[in-house]
Amino acid sequence: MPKFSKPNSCATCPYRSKYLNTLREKDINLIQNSCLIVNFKKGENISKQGSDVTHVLYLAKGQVKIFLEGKKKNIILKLQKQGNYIGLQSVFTDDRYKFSVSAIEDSMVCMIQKDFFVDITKKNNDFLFEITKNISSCTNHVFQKVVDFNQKQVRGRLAEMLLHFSDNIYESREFSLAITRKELSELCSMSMENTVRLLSDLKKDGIINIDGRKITILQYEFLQKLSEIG
Amino acid sequence: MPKFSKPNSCATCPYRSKYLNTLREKDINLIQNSCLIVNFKKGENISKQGSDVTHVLYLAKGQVKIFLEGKKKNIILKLQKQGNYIGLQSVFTDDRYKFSVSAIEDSMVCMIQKDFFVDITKKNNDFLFEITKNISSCTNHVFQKVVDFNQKQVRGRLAEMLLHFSDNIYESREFSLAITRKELSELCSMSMENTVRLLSDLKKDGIINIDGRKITILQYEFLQKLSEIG
DNA sequence: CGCGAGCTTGACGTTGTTCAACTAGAGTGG
DNA sequence: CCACTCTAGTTGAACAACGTCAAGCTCGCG
Repeated sequence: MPKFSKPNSCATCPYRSKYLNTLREKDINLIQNSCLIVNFKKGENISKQGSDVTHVLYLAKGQVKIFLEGKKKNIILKLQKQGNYIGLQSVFTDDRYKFSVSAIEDSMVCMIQKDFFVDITKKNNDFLFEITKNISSCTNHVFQKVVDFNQKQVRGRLAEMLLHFSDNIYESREFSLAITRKELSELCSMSMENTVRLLSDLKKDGIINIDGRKITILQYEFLQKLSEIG
Repeated sequence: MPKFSKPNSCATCPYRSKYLNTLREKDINLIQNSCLIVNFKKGENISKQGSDVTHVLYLAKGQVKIFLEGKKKNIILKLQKQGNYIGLQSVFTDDRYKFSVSAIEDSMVCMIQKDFFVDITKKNNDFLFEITKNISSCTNHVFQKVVDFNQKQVRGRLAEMLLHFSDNIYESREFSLAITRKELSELCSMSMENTVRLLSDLKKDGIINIDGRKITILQYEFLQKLSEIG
């Protein structure tokens, strides 16, 4: 698979965003023409905090992490599954990304020229409305993150993340993490050593089972309690 | 001043949002008709986390705090100055507020019926575009909050907040806080005792001066350094 | 004058990070 | 095929940061 390519047909693409349903063929074609498909290998950087926002990113296939780079450590804000735009709020504000994105699985990303995209939102209110809802729910998500990071202790944050994997990301009580322990710790905003230690404890107590990166949740309700208490 | 009233004329109101410039008189009148002006005394609750989002809030006059209520402690996400909509992202997502708002000065709030407001955004692309930019920049702001809370230690967070007061809120190196020490600590996400202690230290070292709630920044550059280091 | 809210300071305990040492597995080159 | 190295993961111990508790202070107000 070549790294760069032009899309054949956004109109019939199985990975296309559902937001395109609000657009006429003419505008879908505009997007198609201003779009470049880029394939990223697991681990590769897709967008870098501080760089210019010249394109809108749409994750057609794969999985990525959206993270904030700090001096000492990074914070992973969320893992993004395929079928979603990434960091749309950057399109409507500054010209610099406030975050970095990289692939945690092999991923296919559509890069749409920002100016074309913005033009289309200006001409299609329904499209813009969907975008706005998307950004809004992202905002709410980050609000929640702020609460969790500040109110809950490490134990509760880790428990919550495990539940999140089970409920939202992998949709199963047994799953194989695409991320390292270090990345897991950045998701929960704690030290890597602490993550390992807490996972070990949970295993010892029979709450979960661990086999490398494969995790099985044995006592779901107990994790819920841990997550609530903090 | 009565607590509730109907607006006389949004079209000529000196406190009106600049976003109204994108609307025709007809739609401004629609907003006016679906709007109720409510006056809040300092300390009063304007909106409560978890309650239904039935209205859009516009802070015409005064100053409010937007905060998240946790079990143990609250976190103040930001202080909002007059001339801004509050928590617009709630209008486009869930039916429940994800945050609380209360007045830290006597405030005048326009409460616009949500459904009318949404209708108007659906018919006026320019208006929605401004709203989207607003929500986007709010998202970016909270991203930054997440970084600061997690990367910086208490010292750096407090220093940053003092600079924020000086640069953005009061626009002077000498200002009189409208908030208590406890609220300041909730803004920086630390214990009240720690806030007091650190302020005292800064005073001892001649970085700032304190007289009750009046704070004077003496060594601006030093605070910048503190804020950067974390 | 006395009460209460907001503020201040010191002593102490908890949480979580850092440092350091060690293990297991995967990839590499002789 | 075996040593070598590199990365990811694991565990223990020491330490720092910060929160909590307790006590006392100050000022405004009834």
